[in-house]
Amino acid sequence: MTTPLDPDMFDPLCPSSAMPIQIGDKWTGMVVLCLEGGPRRFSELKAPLRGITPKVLTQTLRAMERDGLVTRTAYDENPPRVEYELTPLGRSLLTLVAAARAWSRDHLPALLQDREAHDAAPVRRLLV
Amino acid sequence: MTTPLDPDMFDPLCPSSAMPIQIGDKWTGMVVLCLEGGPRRFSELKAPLRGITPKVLTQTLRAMERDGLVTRTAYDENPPRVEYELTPLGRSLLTLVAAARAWSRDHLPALLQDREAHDAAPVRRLLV
DNA sequence: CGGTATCCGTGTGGATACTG
DNA sequence: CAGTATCCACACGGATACCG
Repeated sequence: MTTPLDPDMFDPLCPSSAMPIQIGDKWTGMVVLCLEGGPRRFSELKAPLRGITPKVLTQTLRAMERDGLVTRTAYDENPPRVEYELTPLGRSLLTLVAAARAWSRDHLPALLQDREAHDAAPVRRLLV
Repeated sequence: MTTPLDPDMFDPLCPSSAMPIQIGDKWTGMVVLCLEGGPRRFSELKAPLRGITPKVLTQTLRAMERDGLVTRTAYDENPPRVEYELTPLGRSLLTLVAAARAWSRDHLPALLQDREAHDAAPVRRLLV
């Protein structure tokens, strides 16, 4: 049903750290996006979240579970299978994520330009 | 022109730290709200931002200035007067802040309820 | 008034290795 | 496969004091 997640869905060069908006902790927003299309396994999530360690992914998911944003379902199989899925509450964050992404699309370039200009010319203006 | 900022405009008991959305760093979102109505002086901003130290407020404002979100205007008077004002780019964050606040109004209670329930009953369900 | 300077505690998240 | 267990580094922000 659900197609595999694109391993490159998050550009490592994307200056998202500059975004003046953040959903939850560092990885939460990306996890929400990964789960948009339906339930995902632990290692499915790990793939596009380049460089995340198992420990941190677990932390992130546990925190989200605690807040009722995702459900965790463990199937007693071999090999083990665990699936994470957005709750309705978690889904309600999607509109917010979309708003943040829209803002970034529309305004982040200007912000980065301002930052670069400010860094290049640290000219303090003393005015009237 | 502009009326003084309400010193209680931010409820210290508000569980905003639980909000899964944040604008910039810790104080940035609140600064944006404080500047919504027009330019404000340093100490005007400090009042409603309960407990912020001058150092941190300066850091916050400098970072926002660097990103082109606010302008800083120093008037050579005695006593000194410095005013901070939102740029159009900074104003563009207002819609995002509004979206975040709307989400909180609609969904934060549910999140807090889930969190409390999860903390109260740390029952791990092992399922089929 | 509008900051700086200095010091410091905490926590988030990363590195690495190991396990049911 | 889906985690745990340790250890650790750094950045953020707070406390306190002082200055032009």
